[in-house]
Amino acid sequence: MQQEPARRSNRDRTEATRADLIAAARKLFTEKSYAETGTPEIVAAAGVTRGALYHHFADKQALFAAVVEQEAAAVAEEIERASPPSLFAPDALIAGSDAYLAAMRAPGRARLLLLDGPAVLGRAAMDDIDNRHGNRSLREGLIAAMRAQTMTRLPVEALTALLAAAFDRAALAIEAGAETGPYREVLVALIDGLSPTHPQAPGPARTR
Amino acid sequence: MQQEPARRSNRDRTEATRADLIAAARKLFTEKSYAETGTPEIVAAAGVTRGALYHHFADKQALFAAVVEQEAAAVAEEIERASPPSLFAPDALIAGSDAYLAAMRAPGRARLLLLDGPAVLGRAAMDDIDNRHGNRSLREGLIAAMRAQTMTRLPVEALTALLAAAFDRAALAIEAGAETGPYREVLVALIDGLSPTHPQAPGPARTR
DNA sequence: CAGATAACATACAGTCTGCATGTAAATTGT
DNA sequence: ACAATTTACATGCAGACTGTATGTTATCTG
Repeated sequence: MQQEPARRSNRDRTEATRADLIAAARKLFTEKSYAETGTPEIVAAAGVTRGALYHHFADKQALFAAVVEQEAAAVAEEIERASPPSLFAPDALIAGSDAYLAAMRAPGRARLLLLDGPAVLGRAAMDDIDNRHGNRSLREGLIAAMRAQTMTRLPVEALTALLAAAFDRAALAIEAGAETGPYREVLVALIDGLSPTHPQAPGPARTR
Repeated sequence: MQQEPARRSNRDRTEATRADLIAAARKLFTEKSYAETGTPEIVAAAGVTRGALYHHFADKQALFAAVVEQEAAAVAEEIERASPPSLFAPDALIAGSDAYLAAMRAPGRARLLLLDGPAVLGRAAMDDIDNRHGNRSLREGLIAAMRAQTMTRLPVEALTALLAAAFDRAALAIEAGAETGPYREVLVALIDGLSPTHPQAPGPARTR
């Protein structure tokens, strides 16, 4: 009947506790919001004490950052799964955006990644996270399309950021109850509009 | 030598106190952030007590909402001032977006309106505010362009929201130190791309 | 197996928010 | 013009939360 204390290595303990904390925080941060979720509630859900939290994370923000990181990775993975490596460029972009909108329908995920994330961690930190995960495939898709002359040549960083922003807003609108159709239509139109079909403003880049 | 207590009407007192609170809050919310600004600090800067704050505003959020409302109105006014009522449609859009980017360079304004605002008040409330102020001229410009056949016919709400999102992200990037040029170029390209020059997918609207 | 270190738990200080209560000024009714 | 009422505040209080300091137990190292 001896309930062995299950001699676990320190690495295992840390890993398990961190995972528990992140999972509990993720659940609460997606159900409510960052501001409305207190650390007492998180540690209760994770089955530890606040001491453990502040041992593994510098502060509440750091735990939040870990959750955001994980969710961003999850979104990126869902996209890459749905959008096989190399469809032909324009189709890949459309497929990717559909996959993104689908991935963003996970309850609370849009608020976490698109509202609380930027506000709590700052846009710069979010850009960093996005560039390591989600935006990567978008930017590569855009570069591929530009190489294939399927798309007007434009500053890549700015184009990636602004298209991603449009995707994000669409995801928020859809989670808020809007129909997918119109937003998808506009997104497609914006992407299609970047085809170099018409000789719009062929001159050198304007200053200012 | 009688320092008259300056018999002021209640309406004047309320108006003055509310204005003081909003001004002090605006200053602090733009210098720091919503979360980092406490009500004790706000009322100290405004020269009143927390009692006055909670008499005039339901809570900290309500004060914040008043600040956001005022800033959104200021932005809208700067845009309408810079973009004379009716240039011809496409030019008006470009002029308007330039004015928007310029207005958004007021220190801290981008974070207030584009990061803290949505996170604290929610996207729905921010959409409401935007539709009453800034987005109005954008939407009207888009409708005008579509009427003049200068622009592909698209769902107006979605198009307005997604273009506004792109503008917002550009404003944030610029405030974060990015150069204006590339972002402006991409914005122009996105707008130009909506010209109905090429017969892209003339069929009936896709479902889903 | 002893000392050091890591993984927690517990206790505490400081701060904040929202409300309840108290007071002075203004408004209203007569 | 004066009493009653309402409005505009100020003060004080309760609860909650965050971050840290300190204490304890488990693991690792030599």
